[in-house]
Amino acid sequence: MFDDSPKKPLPKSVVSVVLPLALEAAYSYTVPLAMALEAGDYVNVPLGPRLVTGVVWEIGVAAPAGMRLRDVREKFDLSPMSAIQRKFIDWIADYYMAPLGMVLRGCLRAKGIFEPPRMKVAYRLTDIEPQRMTPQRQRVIEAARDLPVMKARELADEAGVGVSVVKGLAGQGVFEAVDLPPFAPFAKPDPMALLVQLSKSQGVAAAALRGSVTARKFSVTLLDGVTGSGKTEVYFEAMATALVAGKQVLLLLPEIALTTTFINRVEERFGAAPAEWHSQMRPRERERVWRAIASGEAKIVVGARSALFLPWHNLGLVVVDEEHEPAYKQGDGTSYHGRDMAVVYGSLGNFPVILASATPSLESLVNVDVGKYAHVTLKNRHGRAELPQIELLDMRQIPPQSGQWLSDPLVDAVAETLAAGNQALLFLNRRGYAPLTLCRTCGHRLQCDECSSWLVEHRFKKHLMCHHCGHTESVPQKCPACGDEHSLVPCGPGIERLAEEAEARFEGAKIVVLSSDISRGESLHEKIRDIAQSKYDLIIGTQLVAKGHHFPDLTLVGVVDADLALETSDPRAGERTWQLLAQVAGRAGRGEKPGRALIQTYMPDHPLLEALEAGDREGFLTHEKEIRQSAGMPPFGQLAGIVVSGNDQMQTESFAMSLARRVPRVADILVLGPAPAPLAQIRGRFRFRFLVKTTREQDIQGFIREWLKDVQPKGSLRLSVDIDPYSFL
DNA sequence: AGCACGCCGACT
DNA sequence: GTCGGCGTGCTC
Repeated sequence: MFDDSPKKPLPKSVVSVVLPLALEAAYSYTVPLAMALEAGDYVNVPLGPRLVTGVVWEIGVAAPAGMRLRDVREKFDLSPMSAIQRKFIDWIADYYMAPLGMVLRGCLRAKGIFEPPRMKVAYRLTDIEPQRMTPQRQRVIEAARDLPVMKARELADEAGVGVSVVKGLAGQGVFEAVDLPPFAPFAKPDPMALLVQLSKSQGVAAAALRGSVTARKFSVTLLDGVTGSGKTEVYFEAMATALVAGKQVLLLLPEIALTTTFINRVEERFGAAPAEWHSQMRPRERERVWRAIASGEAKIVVGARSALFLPWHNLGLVVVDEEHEPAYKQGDGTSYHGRDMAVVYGSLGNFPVILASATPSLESLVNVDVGKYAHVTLKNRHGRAELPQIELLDMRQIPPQSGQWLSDPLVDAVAETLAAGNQALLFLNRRGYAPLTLCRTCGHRLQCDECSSWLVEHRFKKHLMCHHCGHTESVPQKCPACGDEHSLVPCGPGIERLAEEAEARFEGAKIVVLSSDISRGESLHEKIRDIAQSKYDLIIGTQLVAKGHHFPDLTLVGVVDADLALETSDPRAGERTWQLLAQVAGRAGRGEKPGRALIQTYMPDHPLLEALEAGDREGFLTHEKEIRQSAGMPPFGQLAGIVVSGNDQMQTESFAMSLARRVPRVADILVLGPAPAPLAQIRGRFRFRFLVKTTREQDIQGFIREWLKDVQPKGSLRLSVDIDPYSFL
């Protein structure tokens, strides 16, 4: 052996760096001698031909054998990612079996955070006189005397001149440039800004929640209050307590459609607009919020589940509103459950978590039963409001005419309600005009080419749409199968078709249709505000209307088809139906006037519907818990879904079969499948699914890792694992 | 995620 | 004969 280098190089220290890419593990890099790094530092490192920004995960690691390591290139002047956040990311990657890098990626979703913030330049008047005075210059100088420091553009507009006048004066030294912070600061919330008169039961609940905050340690409290009981005011008190203690607070919501409403409520209560966080924000605003959270300037965030991944440094309370909502689990990237991850974060960060709902999830109620979660209840509606009276309408006795969906008693009730000057709501959880279009001549059904699902006609938008891949096409004039003209007929109701029926039946009524695809963002918020101000008489909507809105003049809710959600094979279908119906019924009678809910069903003897009519929540829950427990379903057992997909059906199926042959035999762990996934084809890819079912005690991830450890999907084949699946798709 | 490398269709 | 389609694989 010989050493051909002039002198022996000093051994450099090695760090592991996680990159926001689909990589399972951290990569190792050497640290230049002049660079000091600690875990959590944001760094640029070379990766192949380019530089990538990542996070130092561990320092002083052993260099991997037989590999030439490259140097860390640059360290960013940002406060390092907290140890809690790194533990949180590790936890999620491990639990959900997701690449560490992809979880980190969710934490860096703000463009521009790694560039130095661009200061905005503003101009301030000095003592220097301009060499020559002009009328324009005079106006600018006079305007500047009365105004605070402003940007050139604003100053010029104010004086009614061009920007060049301001710039010219600045060149002569009449104005001096000053740096303004690049982002508008977040106003500090005042815990005492609005003192709310709480009812006696609200006061008791608020005291319990405040206690969980002052304890300054991890706890989970389920705030379980009937619809309209004023839960929001109660958890606002806990938020106020956390703010007094100097902590940051996160309010999680399941839907971005709700954020605007809650931002307004938070602003009213705390006298300052909170930060907002969700996927549809503009890049500039994302950067502003990310930086303000990292610096600790922003104290309250109202946002979607991805707000858990903001660079919190002093998070002291997370409130998960509508904690039962399955939307908390819908996965764009990694499929994680926002509510469950809030609880994990609370335990890692040792702070309290509040889960709020009028219809808590069975998971949370069982955690109350076993003593893991505290339980705070609000049994009565706020003020004089009473819970709505619920009645089932037996559609077998009173079938509507063909092509119509509203029974006579429901029509009469709506008519009476409108005549009395009150509002009514018709709920149908189906977007579009009709869920299926069928050829009368040959029986052909219009189906998505890429997915195994029907094309849904959207008459307002004049097209057919696949609700799984978003594909749209125009409505054909003739049947694509037999070529017959005018033979295509819509089958079944969607809310657009229901609106058509309502327009014919309730002449002159002001009708509004609410669904996620008709109205996005602002226009939806405006519609909801207009409903609250009684600018509409009749509201027709999908599940969107079931969520947290307060419509004081709404006294009647009609559920057009209660049986829809019960017909799926999802083990949570019963729970989901209960929650949806209880929530939508709960929109009625929230003001001074009493409300009622009429529920159309062909199964009035179904135990769930009977319990709903009787207001027997405990009875339903006991029944539902028994079903789940005897079937070993969550929360009494664990599930994981494993989907194999590929472009070629045969190849995908034989890959799935090869996986089936290597399932390890472990007591108490059952692997079902492979079966064609409930949606056997999505976007042209064929899908087969396994379901892993086991007890709470088993290590389901360990089992799956062992099973799939040597499996390398080739070609277009993909393997995806979904821990605690919700939608069984 | 990028970016290079690779193997099959319509062109100067 | 090539240009380029994107499918596949690698990056400390």
